[in-house]
Amino acid sequence: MLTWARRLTPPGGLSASTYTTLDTLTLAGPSRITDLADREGISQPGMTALINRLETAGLAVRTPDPTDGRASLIDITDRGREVLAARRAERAHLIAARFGALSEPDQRALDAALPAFRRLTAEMAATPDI
Amino acid sequence: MLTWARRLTPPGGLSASTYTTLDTLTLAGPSRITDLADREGISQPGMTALINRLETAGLAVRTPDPTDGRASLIDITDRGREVLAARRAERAHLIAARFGALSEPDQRALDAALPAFRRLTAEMAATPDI
DNA sequence: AGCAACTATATAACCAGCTGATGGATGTCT
DNA sequence: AGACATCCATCAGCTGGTTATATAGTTGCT
Repeated sequence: MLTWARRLTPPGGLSASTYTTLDTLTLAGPSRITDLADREGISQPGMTALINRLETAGLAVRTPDPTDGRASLIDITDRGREVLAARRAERAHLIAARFGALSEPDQRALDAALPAFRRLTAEMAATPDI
Repeated sequence: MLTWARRLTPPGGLSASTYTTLDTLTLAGPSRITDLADREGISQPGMTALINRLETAGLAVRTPDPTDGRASLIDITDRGREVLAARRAERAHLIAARFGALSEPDQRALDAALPAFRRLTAEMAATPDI
């Protein structure tokens, strides 16, 4: 039933949250671990581990925050941007193939709903009151 | 970014795949472990473990397949149906709250796209060619 | 300046949920 | 009957998360 989501997360690649964290980094620029953890809805230790993974994979870097000795700023590397773009293209390709098989009206309906869907999910991500 | 999905899977409850497996059971009736694994896109040992969890939680039962001594048929229990319904209601409530905050046109657009979205995801779940 | 309280990150120990490899029991085909 | 295929369970190992706690740095008050 939610199998379609699994199809978009092929094994051996980036996990869902590493992917979305890289995405956040491109949007928000260098960010603190705590901020990233909040944005992704995982714990701070969880985000620390995630960043460790990204860093050893060469997809992100930690630099000390010049204004706060406790914090470090995480940024995406060029390689990270490449991987992110490749992954995005791959997913787009997977979806496009199925999308093209739909009827014209179905395609139009989905297209028309996309902005609304974005607003809905943004709303949901923003309000943590389970 | 995909944080909204995490919001729909509160901790301490059913995991995403246990939930969808229960759902599949209500739709398909008593099923073999192998079939369920295929449908959910996880491995057979993974599904065995999942069914163990459901069974010890009293949400599903294993009965030997009368026509095949190797196989067992998994079925959802009444309690399973209750839990599934409760979970579904909870998710519906979460979504409805955010949905209601959207503009009228946004709501109409999402509503109109729902059948198309269902067809798209069904298509994606059915084709495993990563 | 000095100290208490707070904050940012890291570490440790643990758990859930998956994977591939393998084996035993049963079914099927010739 | 024998060879092969299929169904499921078990095992060891991995990934990605959790909570509790420690460490280092910052801030505010006196």
